[in-house]
Amino acid sequence: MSAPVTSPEPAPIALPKTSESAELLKIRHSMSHVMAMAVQKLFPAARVTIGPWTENGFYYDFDNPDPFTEADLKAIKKEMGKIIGRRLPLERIAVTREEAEAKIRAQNEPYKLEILEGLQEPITLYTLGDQWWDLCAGPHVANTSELNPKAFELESVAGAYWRGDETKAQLQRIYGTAWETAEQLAEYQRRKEEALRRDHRRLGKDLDLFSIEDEAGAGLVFWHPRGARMRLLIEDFWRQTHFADGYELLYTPHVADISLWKTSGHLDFYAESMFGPMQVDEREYQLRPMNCPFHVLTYASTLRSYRELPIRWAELGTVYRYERPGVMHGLMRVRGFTQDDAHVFCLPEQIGDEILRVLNLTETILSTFDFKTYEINLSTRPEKSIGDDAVWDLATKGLIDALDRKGWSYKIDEGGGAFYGPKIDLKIEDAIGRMWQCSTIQLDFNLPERFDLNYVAADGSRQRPIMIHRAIFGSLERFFGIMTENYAGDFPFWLAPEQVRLLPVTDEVVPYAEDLLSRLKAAGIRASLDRSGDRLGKLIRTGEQQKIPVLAVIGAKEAEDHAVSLRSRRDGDLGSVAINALLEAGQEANQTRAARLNLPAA
RNA sequence: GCCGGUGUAGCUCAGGGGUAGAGCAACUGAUUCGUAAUCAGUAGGUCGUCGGUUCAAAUCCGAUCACCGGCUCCA
Repeated sequence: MSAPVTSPEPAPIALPKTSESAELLKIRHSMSHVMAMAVQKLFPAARVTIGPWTENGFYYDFDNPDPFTEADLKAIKKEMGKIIGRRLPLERIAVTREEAEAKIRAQNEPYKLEILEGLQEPITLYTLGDQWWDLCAGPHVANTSELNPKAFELESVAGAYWRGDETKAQLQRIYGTAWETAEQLAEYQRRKEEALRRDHRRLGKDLDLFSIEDEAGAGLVFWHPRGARMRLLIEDFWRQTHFADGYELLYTPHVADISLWKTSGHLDFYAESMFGPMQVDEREYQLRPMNCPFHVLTYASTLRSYRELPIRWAELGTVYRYERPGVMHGLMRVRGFTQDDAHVFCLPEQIGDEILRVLNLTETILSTFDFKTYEINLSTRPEKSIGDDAVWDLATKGLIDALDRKGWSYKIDEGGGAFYGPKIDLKIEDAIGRMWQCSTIQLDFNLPERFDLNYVAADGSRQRPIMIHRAIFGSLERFFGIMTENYAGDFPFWLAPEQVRLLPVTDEVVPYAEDLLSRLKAAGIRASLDRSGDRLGKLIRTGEQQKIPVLAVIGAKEAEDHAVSLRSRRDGDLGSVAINALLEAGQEANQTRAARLNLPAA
């Protein structure tokens, strides 16, 4: 065995976020001023509004009679380069409200005037040379010579509303990115390309996992055989862990009489997210946007005793929600999706234990997909809410108690809960550092009340149960998209739709390969045989492009030895492996949900 | 829904009022080959959809649908 020849690892280029670097914050903030100055030079009619930094750059919103084009961006960038080259000083000046107002009026900047009205003294502005200034709290670099003209780029132009309010003026937002060095900029652009390479819409098409069909409508997902096989594996795993954790599973209808949604209250506050009702016979039916009322009805179908509690019911419940045109996005935002929904009905004193169970189950499930870093938010009682103080107090303490026992740190979003109960949200971090919210645990004091749920307590009285909603994946579609991007389509062995592909070197060995194929399938290993007749190099290339975890080369030698020559996508050449060893390793990997084959040492 | 952009073969894209183009993929044949592309041939499209202008529309105009980047919203 020879040691691989490696060139020395290049030092990784760190890309600090604005919130992590005071220097970058100043650079980006100043860059937005330079851009605004450039825009107003080239487009004198443009009115300025706000121009903050973002985590990787900056933007500035303008009110301009015409939208900016790509060509405009080029011209603006060029003008910015000139401004930077003039080494203009940026100076902070404290002014009185009256002075500021006079200056703004002189320049006819209505948005700035509106901003000024909301400001407390002291009011500051920043100059940029003697030609341009902006109402701004800073901080900024002292001189444009501190900005690197080779380390910024204007990225895109987009519509945005004044103050984020869609009833207000439509503005033109120009996004840019800025760094200390050209190398950082290049690295940032490389990472953007990496995100593009991982895009689940791209991978879903390339790997033939799913599609969204124009004819059927936006936001409706077609799972192709490969994607469906993966979804089934995910669902099987999910069911297994739920049964093991004391859940029972339900199946409930996708439509129901609209009165159900009147009782639940959804018609009052959720109607605009619902598909319209449909008339059937003499009744109106509603496609469901949520599963909860169905579980509630199931609970209410008979008289419950305190001895039955906690009741844990889960369902892979498909729901339909009306999303406005233009908001759909691959699998991440769709109109029909399946929630891994569960509801726990319990006694007040069981809250802490039940939440802890959910946290443990969440960790078990998410870590199986290699999501091991979480960010947790606890949201407490908002001002407008129902239920009495004692219940809220008990419930919130239950959530905190469970998080503490789990040993997870969390942030508290004071008053961020729903009107009907406090909640825990969990975000997962993917392989390229993006955070995604999937899991949520939500206490609900509202639905039990509305549906008059109760149980018979030890003393014979009727009591109201506590209801916990929870989802771990959130939506299977969305989770599938996130997971696909996390793995960049390079799925672990247990989850890959096609695990092993047999590559015959010549036609002579095809019968042997056929026999091996049926043995692999009988062992529950998802295998195929490439019958294209292409040369080995081409077969390997195709297999690698389709991201098949294990390629098994079969030539005369292998047929003779009852072996295969394995090539692992993750580990490279694994050499010759006996068929029995492959069968065993494949079965074991499937049982243990392993990322790779564990082969006996040769 | 709003702002901007884009819809041409399965995929990536070129063309731009007058007979629809390439590469890859597919299919067929030859080759029987050892770790990321063998060679040759064949087939494939009412140019997203509907309407208008024109002798003539894939091309110009309008509407509509979908997608892309954002805004708003959100699992």
